[in-house]
Amino acid sequence: MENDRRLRNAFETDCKRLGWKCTIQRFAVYCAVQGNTEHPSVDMACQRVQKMLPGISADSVYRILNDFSAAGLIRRMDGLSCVRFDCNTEKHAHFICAQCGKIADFPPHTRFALPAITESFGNMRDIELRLIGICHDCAHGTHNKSA
Amino acid sequence: MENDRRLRNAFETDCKRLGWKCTIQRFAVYCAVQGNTEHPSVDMACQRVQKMLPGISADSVYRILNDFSAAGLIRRMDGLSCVRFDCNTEKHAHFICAQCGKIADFPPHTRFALPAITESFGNMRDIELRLIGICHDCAHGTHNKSA
DNA sequence: CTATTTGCAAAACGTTTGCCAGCGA
DNA sequence: TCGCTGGCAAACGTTTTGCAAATAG
Repeated sequence: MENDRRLRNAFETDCKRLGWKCTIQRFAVYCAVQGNTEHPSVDMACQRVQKMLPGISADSVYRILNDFSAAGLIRRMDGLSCVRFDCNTEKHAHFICAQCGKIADFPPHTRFALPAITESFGNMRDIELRLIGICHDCAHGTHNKSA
Repeated sequence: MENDRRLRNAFETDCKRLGWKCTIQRFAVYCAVQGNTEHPSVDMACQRVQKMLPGISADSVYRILNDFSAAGLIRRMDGLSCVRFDCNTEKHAHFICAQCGKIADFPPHTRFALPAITESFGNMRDIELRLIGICHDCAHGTHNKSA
């Protein structure tokens, strides 16, 4: 297809720019993430990729996805990779530092004016809002202690 | 101290209400989370608890923290326990379903009116906003497929 | 032909579970 | 005394790493 050729060209351009070899494995992952809106886990991505390239190993998908994100082609969503406990059971929003992992509370009754489109996704009443940013300590390099 | 006695009483009341035995391990964890605002990981909690009760095992802290959260004394913050990749590198907010894990995108330039206090925590310019809720599919039990 | 990259296997990491001894009521 | 609980160890799932063989340029 016309579209396949365009994708292949884009892929080769990206590889050249990044000093990478154009392997079929990389291309398969490249195809799998193009226009993909499901925010795949490695597992999800594997399933897609293996439809195109049945022999590819999950390890390679891992590695390639991480390479892609390091190169800025896609974005890793980390930010809460281990379980944390909130000792305050009252509903409140959180500020989470993407760098040091510090979690700070918004006062319980802070009002957030969420856009109307929020309702189209689901119900926010029960759960929480997380603002992922960079805390002042990380921004200024003035860390006493990473918490 | 006066304060210790109050805490001990609160602990015993909670245990009685929940049908739990009052063990020193539970009490140590109970003390460690009271008024704790650091949103501890199990590791952080362990360090605090082991200052009070050096012999306690990490497994017990795990178990007790999970029991506490099941009982509503504290709150577990999960919601993104494995790595996910976002194939759209443009900055945008996410709606994440706390039940099925589905992640949906807000349109890239959606405006969020964040309260002024946000600035006191850090810089939100580079990073993202996550709204953790329950998606319509989960709310109505009309799931085609968990994504 | 060479350096990169893959696939395999095993390590690492955080979390959970099964089991028996020991403690609280 | 009885049964709940804690500690140990091993299982578990996900992610990362080391290495030899395969492959792109």
